[in-house]
Amino acid sequence: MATKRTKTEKPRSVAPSGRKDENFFEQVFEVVRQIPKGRVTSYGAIAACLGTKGSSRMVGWAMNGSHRVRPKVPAQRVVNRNGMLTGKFHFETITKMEELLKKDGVQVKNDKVVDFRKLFWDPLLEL
DNA sequence: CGCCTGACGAAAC
DNA sequence: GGTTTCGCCAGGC
Repeated sequence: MATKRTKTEKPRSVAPSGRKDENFFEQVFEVVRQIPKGRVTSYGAIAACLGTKGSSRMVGWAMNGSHRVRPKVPAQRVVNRNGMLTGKFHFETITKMEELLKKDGVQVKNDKVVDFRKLFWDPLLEL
């Protein structure tokens, strides 16, 4: 494990090969994939974990490409600060998100996660 | 280079 | 608690 990922280091340009550095998106997916089953987190938490605290919107935006990324990214586990399933409209079906969450063991009521605070998984705290 | 958009967040009403 | 407004930053055009 020579690759020690420390949140302190955060070089923007890391693709001198001329390749398009999707570092931002990639990091978002990486964190989301590490979300344990039955847990949820917020966009702002991920953004803060990446160091771009103010770019909470960019996190959700990155999720837009999560559908085409493999392995599949459990975007359903990522909700807003209020625990609301704001991204459900971007899924295949608006019900797919809560279905996946329920399958993970997360109760969803009225488009929002039940006991979101209790199920909240903070990447900054866990990683 | 400038303007608009956006799966957010916090504050105000 | 729900709705509206502003601020945030990166990407698309």
